[in-house]
Amino acid sequence: MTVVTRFAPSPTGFLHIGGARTALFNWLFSRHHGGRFLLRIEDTDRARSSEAAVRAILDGLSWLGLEWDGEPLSQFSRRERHAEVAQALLAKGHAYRCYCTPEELTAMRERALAEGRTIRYEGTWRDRDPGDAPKGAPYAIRLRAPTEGETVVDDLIQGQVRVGNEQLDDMILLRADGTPTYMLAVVVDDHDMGITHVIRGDDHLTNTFRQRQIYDGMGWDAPAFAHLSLIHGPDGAKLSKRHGALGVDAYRDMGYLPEALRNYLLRLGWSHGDDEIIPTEQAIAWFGLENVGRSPARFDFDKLASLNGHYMRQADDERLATLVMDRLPAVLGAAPEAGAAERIRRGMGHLKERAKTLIDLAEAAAFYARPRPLTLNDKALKILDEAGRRTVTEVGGAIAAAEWTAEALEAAVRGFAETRGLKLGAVAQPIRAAVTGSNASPPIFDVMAILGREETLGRLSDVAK
RNA sequence: GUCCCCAUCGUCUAGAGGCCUAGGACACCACCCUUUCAAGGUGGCGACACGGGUUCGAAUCCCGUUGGGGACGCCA
Repeated sequence: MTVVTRFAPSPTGFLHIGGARTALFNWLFSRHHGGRFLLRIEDTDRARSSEAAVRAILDGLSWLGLEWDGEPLSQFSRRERHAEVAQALLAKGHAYRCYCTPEELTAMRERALAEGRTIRYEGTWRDRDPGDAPKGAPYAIRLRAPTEGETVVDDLIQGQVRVGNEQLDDMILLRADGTPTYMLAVVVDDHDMGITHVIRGDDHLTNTFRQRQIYDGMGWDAPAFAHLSLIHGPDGAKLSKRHGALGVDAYRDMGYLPEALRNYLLRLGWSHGDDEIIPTEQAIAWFGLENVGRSPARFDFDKLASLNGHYMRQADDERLATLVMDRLPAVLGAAPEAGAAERIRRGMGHLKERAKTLIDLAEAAAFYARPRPLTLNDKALKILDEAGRRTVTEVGGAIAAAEWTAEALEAAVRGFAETRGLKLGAVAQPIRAAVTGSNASPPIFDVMAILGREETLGRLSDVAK
């Protein structure tokens, strides 16, 4: 049997991090089994769905590298099929017409609440003669759920979960306006799409019991279910939009690489012994539902950053240079100097060693793109005191005629320091401050080599005494 | 309120009854390396929520308590 999974977001906003993990696990599972990974947009709620949100979700998935098979399916486009199934259920006697008005239902809920009873549909029309209904009155179709016994779900992650049927009321399948509810639509679509494994958030676990009853009513085999525990915020609270849940685009903007986010998300709830660095190819080879944990996890930016640092060090210099150039105008507040792209490309090997995000990287690279004279930060200013400036002046003269390579420059500066009885650091730091405007930078001789003779000497003379 | 799920260092986790004096990673601290900052290396700090069982033996199994989360819509 070919494995078919799906990711089924509702287009009411961006692709948030929890959804991204759900999508990742579905994708990984299908790829591991050589199966298919489908996309379905749950847009039956027309009022809350938007094209822009669909776009944002698709973009988010693409950026994350989770390519889906085939075209995304619009759930709304299948509304007639959903209605057809509701009618079939009606014909089989597994559903019935309910003429209650929304007002009556609200009243019913409030009464239950006031009396401290469980909020459930009381089954007003379950066994009532439809002939009692006012002529031409609108009606919804409800599932005639079993009232005795229990409904059992064998969840691949949560294990066997069961609930007494008396807990479940008769849910609406088809609204009075003829549109399907989510409960009906998911079941019909998952069935028709041939989904073999439904991997989704834990918040759907209790829904599964009711969906199970629809499968049973239609005599369909239900897919296997696997419910992922939710991701919480750093404070342990639910990661909701109100609590600052972010779309994957926000993570991109914060300078994280998609492969780092994939690795991070993978380890949130899934493990393979003590392994931490798990590139995607390896993840596909290893992934399985047996190793998914059951407890909820909190989101930890520090760990993401650490992983991101790792993947940046592995990343191709050319690619990183391009990403940095994209961000540079914002960092500089101006267009980069001519030649900046080339310098940054050449300096990337050392730059990427010392950054955790692309934001760090762009900031660290900025000195390659700034115009003279450089603005010095506080630490650089402190290094370039009276003595520091004198050192810079003298060393400028000492290296002016040197061969312009990192090795030759280092030899020249070391020689200079030795003749003055200075430690290398006492010379290198003032140079660094003058050349980069900062107290911290990639190895200074490499920086000088990349900057070139003219620019380097110019920057030195800008602060010279 | 009712039902469902969860519970190992601050965080992510390993752990399938003896291999556990509970391992790894992130973060933090110290040291080493070093032209700075990183990276890297070494070491340190740090957890089985609580209470009962079961068992020769429990982080692992059972029950309860507590705590956290989720679901109870003509939303998805």
